[in-house]
Amino acid sequence: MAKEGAAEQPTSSRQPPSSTAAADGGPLYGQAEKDYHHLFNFTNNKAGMDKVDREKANQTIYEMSKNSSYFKNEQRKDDNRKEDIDRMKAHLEAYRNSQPEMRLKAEQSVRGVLQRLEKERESKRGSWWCHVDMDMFYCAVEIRDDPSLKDKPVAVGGPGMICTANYVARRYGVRAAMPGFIGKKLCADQGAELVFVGGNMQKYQAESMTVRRVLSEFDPHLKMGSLDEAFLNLTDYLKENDLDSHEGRVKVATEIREKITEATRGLTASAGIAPGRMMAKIASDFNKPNGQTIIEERDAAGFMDSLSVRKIPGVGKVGEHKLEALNIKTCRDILDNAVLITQACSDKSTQFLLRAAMGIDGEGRASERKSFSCERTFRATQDRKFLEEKLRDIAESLAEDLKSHFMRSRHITLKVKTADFKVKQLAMPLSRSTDEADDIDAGAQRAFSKYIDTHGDDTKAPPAIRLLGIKCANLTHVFGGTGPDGEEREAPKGTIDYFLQQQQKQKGGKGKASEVGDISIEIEDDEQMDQIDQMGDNADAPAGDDHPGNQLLLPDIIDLEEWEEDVDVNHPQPQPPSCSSSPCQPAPSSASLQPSLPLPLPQKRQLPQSSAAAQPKQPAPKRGKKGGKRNQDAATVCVSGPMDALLKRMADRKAAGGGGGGSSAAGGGGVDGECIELD
DNA sequence: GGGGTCCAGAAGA
DNA sequence: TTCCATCTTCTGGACCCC
Ligand SMILES: Cc1cn([C@H]2C[C@H](O)[C@@H](COP(=O)(O)OP(=O)(O)OP(=O)(O)O)O2)c(=O)[nH]c1=O
Ligand SMILES: [Mg+2]
Repeated sequence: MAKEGAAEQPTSSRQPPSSTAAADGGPLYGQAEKDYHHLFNFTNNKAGMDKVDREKANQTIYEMSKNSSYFKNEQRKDDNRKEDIDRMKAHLEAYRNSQPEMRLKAEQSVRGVLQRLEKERESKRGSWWCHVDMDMFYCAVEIRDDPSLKDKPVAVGGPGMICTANYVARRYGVRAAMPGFIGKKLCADQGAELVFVGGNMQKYQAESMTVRRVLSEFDPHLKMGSLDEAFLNLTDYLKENDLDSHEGRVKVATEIREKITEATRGLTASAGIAPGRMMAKIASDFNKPNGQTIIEERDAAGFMDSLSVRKIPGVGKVGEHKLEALNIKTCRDILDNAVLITQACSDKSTQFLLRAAMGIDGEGRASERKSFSCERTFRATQDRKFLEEKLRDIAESLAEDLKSHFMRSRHITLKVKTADFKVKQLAMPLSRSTDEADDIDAGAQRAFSKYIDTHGDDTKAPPAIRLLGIKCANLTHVFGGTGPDGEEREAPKGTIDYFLQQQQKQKGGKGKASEVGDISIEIEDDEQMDQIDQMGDNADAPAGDDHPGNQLLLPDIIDLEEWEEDVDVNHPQPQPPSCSSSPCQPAPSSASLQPSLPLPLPQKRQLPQSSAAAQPKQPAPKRGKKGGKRNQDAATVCVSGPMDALLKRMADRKAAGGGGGGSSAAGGGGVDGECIELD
């Protein structure tokens, strides 16, 4: 056990400085927890669970789960994780037995890192953040609109899945992401009847806008983290209004919450104010529901110290257990065992954990949306026809979604979940950007064929499938129209986007699209101009493009014809030539209901249906970026946010080279398959 | 040693 | 009787082609 002299702790009152009642918040792990409980996602103590008889609820959940395919799959995954942890432990043991000089060096290095972080924290003093989070959001809206539900246990969702539940239901152990039939049983066992309410995203979106409007008064640049939460930088507001004191902060938090409740006709919110985004977020959860917590600078370190690592946004169920295997349970433990972490985790994970444990914020999230996806669950089936039709439906829905956001995609990914709950993804780059259902469908079908080919053969039938999904990435904005919020789309000067947009305005041609994202290359010489000029012209063969062997060749577009066909009342096209003055109104997407605040990419979400719908005949952790930042989607990885590196790293340190790992079909674009030219 | 893509998996609302 | 969502982002490692 490496006991490191972490950065000296500023004398800390270990007491969380809340302004209302204090929750016990202790992890209460250990004791006789059966060793399957950790498989459930809802055993942690979140808001509203304090009084639940956890043992009993777990027992019920287990009884209802143990024989399901779902549970078996969870066990399989858990077994894999256990192996990873074993390997990690073995590796750490090796470190402990390594040369003393080596360990000394590691320890010194860590001391340096911690000191640097301490300095960074000092340098960031004086800025104040507030995190606001609506209480049981979807449910609160439903209950407000039907007061008869008020004292009953209510869940938004259905027998298949619960999105969220009110606090009455939570007392029985009902939680978000819990299947409805289990929630029902949990209540029934205690003589209560859980009421399901099917959600209504439009309503939640509208309420979200209302909340946003209220909050923008305190920080016009606020960032919405989702429909029901927001981050505000209160530094200026506090200074300007002479409220830069503890009392001032209490007052502001109170005012914010009151105004929200008033504007939403009764919805309540919880708020946290702290000298950092992450701490503010943790604080807002501290006195939920309808409560608030203020963390003063002098209390920050002490507050973090006592926190369970699980409270760090980005450390989830798996991360918690990995750390637990290192005997690290609290943020203080992270700092005290920084050397262990350094040894076991990737640089990125280490950095993330150390910073988080000290209450230092990481980088924010990417602001541009990177993908659109749609997926559907149904009764597992092998019926190819049915599956293909399903895929078609999904493609259509996605195309509509893209169009309404004036986006096009050049890369799609098919997602397949089999009856045993195993998930598989297949990438399919396209030869050009598209927002047409036919194109998306073609790509998805192609990928699906590949899936069938590789997962079933002459001897063996392909497995039954319970979910199909498509993700559209590598997005491109179509300029020249208006966005869903009614704003005209205009690219920033000096970017390719801007260049293309101007060009389009001049030519009056069909709206070209350019890469979305942070690509902003200065246009300086003719050569570049030429290159750019070609970018939009997908006329040329994609030969030089991505992976010639695994790319779907889409039929080329003939501008004029397409233009005429596309002009359709229901789907006003964004790219009318020279429509720079924005004559076209956006499709009446659910997004444009409220005023003009540029809303943060409201996602069109399908709420869980009553269990298996159709029949055969559906994690801020601010990671730092290392050298090369990743562009577009590129999907993700590794088990567990920051943490898993631990295991992974150990894993192959040992079993180096081997084809081990998960992917049976190796990575790199090499997948073969002839391109099909559609027409 | 770069770049790049592909994929599994974690996380959070 | 059965019965476990949907959408989004991010990380890391495997593989590829230089
Ligand atoms: C956690 C979670 C939330 N949601 C939706 C429903 C929630 O109302 C909404 C906000 O999520 P949360 O803020 O996590 O939960 P909540 O607002 O319902 O309850 P509270 O904050 O009081 O603990 O996001 C899901 O659809 N699936 C999920 O797994
Ligand atoms: Mg909430």
